[in-house]
Amino acid sequence: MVSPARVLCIMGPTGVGKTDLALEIAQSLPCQIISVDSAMIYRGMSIGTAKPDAKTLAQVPHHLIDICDPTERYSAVQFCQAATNHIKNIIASGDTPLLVGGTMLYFQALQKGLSPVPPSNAEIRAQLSADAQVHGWEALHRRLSQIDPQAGARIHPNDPQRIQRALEVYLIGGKTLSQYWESTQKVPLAYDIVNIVLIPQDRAVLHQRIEQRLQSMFAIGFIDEVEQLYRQGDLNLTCPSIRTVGYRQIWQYLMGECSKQEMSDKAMYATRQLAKRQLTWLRKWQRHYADLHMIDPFSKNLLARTMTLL
RNA sequence: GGCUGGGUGGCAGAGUGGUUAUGCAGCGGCCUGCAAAGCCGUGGACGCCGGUUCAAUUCCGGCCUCAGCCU
Repeated sequence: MVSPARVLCIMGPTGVGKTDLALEIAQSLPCQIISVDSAMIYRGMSIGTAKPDAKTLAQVPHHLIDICDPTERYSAVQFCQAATNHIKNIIASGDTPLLVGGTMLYFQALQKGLSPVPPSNAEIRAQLSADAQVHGWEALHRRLSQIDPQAGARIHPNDPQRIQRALEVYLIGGKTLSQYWESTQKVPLAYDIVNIVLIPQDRAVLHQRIEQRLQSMFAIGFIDEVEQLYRQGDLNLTCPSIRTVGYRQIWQYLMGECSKQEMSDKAMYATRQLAKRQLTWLRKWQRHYADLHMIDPFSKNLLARTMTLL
């Protein structure tokens, strides 16, 4: 009797030690790590993303790290395709896939599926942004409400990102986003999945760790790392890579928009807020699916408690 | 010791004799091809004591306290 192929996932807010736990698991279980992280995909962004160091990367096979240039854009669908491929290959090789990260949209898209909707189109987006410049996003939202009342009701008039996406989909295929959602089905991932979630009992402890980690990032050259990207000349604050927590604030500091202290504070706030959003997402996930094993990352015997779940 | 200016929510910072800004942080939530993104919502205050007043955070007096100046 062969047990069905299993996929292990470690999720949790930033700064709880997901990477460390994954590496410990990898010591006693033959596995390969797939990063589920929208920032670690970028080359040249290592300190601020708390990427595992070169030695670690060499020790345990890692995937989906350093796969993009910071000028590039990436998407949840690209992630799903790549991750699915890696999972298949890892299982075929006899190892266990260990997905580790904090990008909840990626986890959700991978495990629960996405509706097949036309991909993004740079030209149409540019056109919509130009329209918004002239008429304002409220006007585009009104337009959306006319062609797709459901989406119009669901999407807030102040949410340009989603207004743009909904209109884009319609302009590409002539079908509204709501129609796509209704007429298609999401396909969940076809493996046994074990979701281990690191959620701290005490948020104050997490905040402390976040602050400490940020300070040590500064100490080992975070600002220099961003300055290199800054000097490249082909990046700016509209790039997803540069909008990332920490990078964005340092970028603004380099542009002279704030003092070093202000930058540091803002970076810390942004990190806390990221952690909060991740926790919100996890709570909701658990309400809906109840398929998460929650563990306090700061408890004793973390590894032992985790191993009992595997 | 004297003079002057202040003491407002975790912080910054307006203002008013009655209906008590705002920003940041915090907290809760949303999330279907940018997601470490984008967006929504939200409690909480007027240094202390007394007086005037129908009513005081706002006016008056005293006290405490902080900053600056003077002797």
